[in-house]
Amino acid sequence: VSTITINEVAERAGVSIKTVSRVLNREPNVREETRERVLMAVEALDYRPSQSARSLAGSRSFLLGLFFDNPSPAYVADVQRGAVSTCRGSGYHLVIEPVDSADPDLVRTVRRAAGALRLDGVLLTPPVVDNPLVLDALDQAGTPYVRIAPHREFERAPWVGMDDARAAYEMTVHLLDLGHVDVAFITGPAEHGAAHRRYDGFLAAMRDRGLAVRPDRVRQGAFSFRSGVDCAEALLGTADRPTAIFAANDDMALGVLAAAGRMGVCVPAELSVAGFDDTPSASAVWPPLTTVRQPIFEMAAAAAGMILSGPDHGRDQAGRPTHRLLDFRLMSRASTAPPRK
Amino acid sequence: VSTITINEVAERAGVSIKTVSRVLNREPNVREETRERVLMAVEALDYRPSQSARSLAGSRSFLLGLFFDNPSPAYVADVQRGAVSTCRGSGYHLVIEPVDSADPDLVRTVRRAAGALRLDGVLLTPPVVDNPLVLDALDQAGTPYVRIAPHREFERAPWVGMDDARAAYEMTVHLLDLGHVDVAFITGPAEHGAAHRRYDGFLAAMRDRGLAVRPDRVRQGAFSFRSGVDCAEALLGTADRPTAIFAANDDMALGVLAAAGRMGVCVPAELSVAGFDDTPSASAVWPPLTTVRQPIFEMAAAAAGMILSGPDHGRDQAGRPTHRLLDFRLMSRASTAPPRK
DNA sequence: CTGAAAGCGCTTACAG
DNA sequence: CTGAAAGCGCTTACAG
Repeated sequence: VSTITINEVAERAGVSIKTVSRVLNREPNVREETRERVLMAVEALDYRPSQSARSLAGSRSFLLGLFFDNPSPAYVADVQRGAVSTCRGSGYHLVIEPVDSADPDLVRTVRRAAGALRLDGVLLTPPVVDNPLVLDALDQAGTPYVRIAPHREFERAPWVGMDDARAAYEMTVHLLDLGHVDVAFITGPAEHGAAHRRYDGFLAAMRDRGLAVRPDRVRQGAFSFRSGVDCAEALLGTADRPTAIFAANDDMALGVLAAAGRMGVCVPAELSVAGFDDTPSASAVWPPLTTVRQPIFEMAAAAAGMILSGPDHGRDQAGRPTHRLLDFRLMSRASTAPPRK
Repeated sequence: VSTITINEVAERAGVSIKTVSRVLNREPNVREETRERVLMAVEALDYRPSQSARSLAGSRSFLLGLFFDNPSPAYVADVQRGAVSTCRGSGYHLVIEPVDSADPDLVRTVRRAAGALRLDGVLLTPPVVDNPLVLDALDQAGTPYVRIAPHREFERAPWVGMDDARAAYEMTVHLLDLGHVDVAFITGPAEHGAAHRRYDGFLAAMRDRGLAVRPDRVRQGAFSFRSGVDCAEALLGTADRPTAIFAANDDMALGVLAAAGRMGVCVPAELSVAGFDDTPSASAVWPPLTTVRQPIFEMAAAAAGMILSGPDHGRDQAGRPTHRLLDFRLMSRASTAPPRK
């Protein structure tokens, strides 16, 4: 069963291969009747053009690359589904490149993929989205890229993101509306821009409601389950404890839940707990966690769309990168409730 | 910055492009001194061969496809990392194709990827690994594939898996060794072969220890958190309740944990709970879940290796598919303990 | 609206 | 051990 080429199709349709090419690429200036004849031949022969031939001749690979080193599989899965959903519409495919930010060969991996594969574009997710070495390598290779939820150098390239500060603000308001006054906050690692913005949102909401934030109510976490446990133990270890804890991500909030369980502090009757991210675990635990759902699928789909739509790859006519903010959603669940009187 | 081709490299090294090709493809019969000269030119020019040109001329794409519709992001992430780790060693890249088994266009998606991309091989994970339509499409396209943890038609194609029955057997023994006698089991959906094999392992261990399995101690679950909750409520709703529950996957075990928490049944003091899979949530909850870790990364790496190693793609000289069983690991954590006297 | 020619950057099959 | 030629299956640039 030798493979069908454009020549067979052209012959069967009684046209030149150039005309077949025109039809397949939806180029204008093909007589409708000719078009149909070609399409029938394509159908009859079950012809599928060779990507490598198209790539070589057209110097585009029909491949998008996704670089990621995000520790959350759920986050990555959503990004992938979002990116693929856009790719499918344009005959593109998604090549994944799991990387390790600590790997000294990171830049080489990026250059190999961008260079050898001739990727038509690259999607970047946190935290690798902020790695300057990677951005440099991509810039140097001339590979267009769109950043998903970047935290630094916002003017450097096109990106899609969400408003972390606003989401944290609304989550805080949610707790205050329940009647909480003494709310503790567990921050994320200093190098994560998102951690800062979430903390800012928390502070702004407290201030707007005229509530003071006690310094001992703010704890420095590391975005890990373990650090959530540690911070919670410090916060809950005395009789004078907060009635609510807002952790800057779900993993830490799950740690708070675990620590509370072990210390016999009942959630939500004695303590409300809120997280951020809406990981699968967030709804798998008891009580299910009130948290913020990021529009991850949508961000990835939009990012892929920016690359695929038009020759400007997410830049305006002047070549300046464009940006898009997408909506988050507050997931109110059983881990938050009014404080016990 | 026009792109560097094999011609530039050949010229700089003072050889023909064929010799450059030989060196890059590690073909024999190149004088050592020539080889070094070529390598130096490659280095100096920062040359990276065009995949599409190699593909077109050599009729291999250097692309492996991964088809999946597994609902567990953690599982998928491990599969991806495993497959990529093997790919990297051979200059291959991984194209992902998230699919939907219920999608009527499923076969078209498969054919498009296998046909247009000319994938050199495909990796399949549960449950799509058992979809006969997909297997048919791949067979018809002539694309070699390796199945990861298949549950049906074992002789149809090469596969990599683990011994579910044996793992469930050992988990049951773990519970019995702790002193449990009255152990309940929550099975998975009937169409999942793994669910059957795990149940068989449980039964075998009970039988080997001379313990009877009460019919009302076996509940039909659906591999979902929700079904775990429901089964647990039925099992724990009366005074006469089991001292241990072994769920056929983690999601259901997490449901058991949640139900127990809500019903005031203390784990592990009053109830031991065991799962299967070692999802991230398993170690994120309190108490952390005793479970079975599947060698997912290793299975995927081995599966990719079967495709990439040699021209036989996981088949022996006679063309018969080969199989590999990898080792699992029992993760003993705090959700299991001796029963209260 | 359609086509003949050239060429994308490699590998294959052959020669020597 | 090395190379000249042909060709992989398309698209580009140009003609008409």
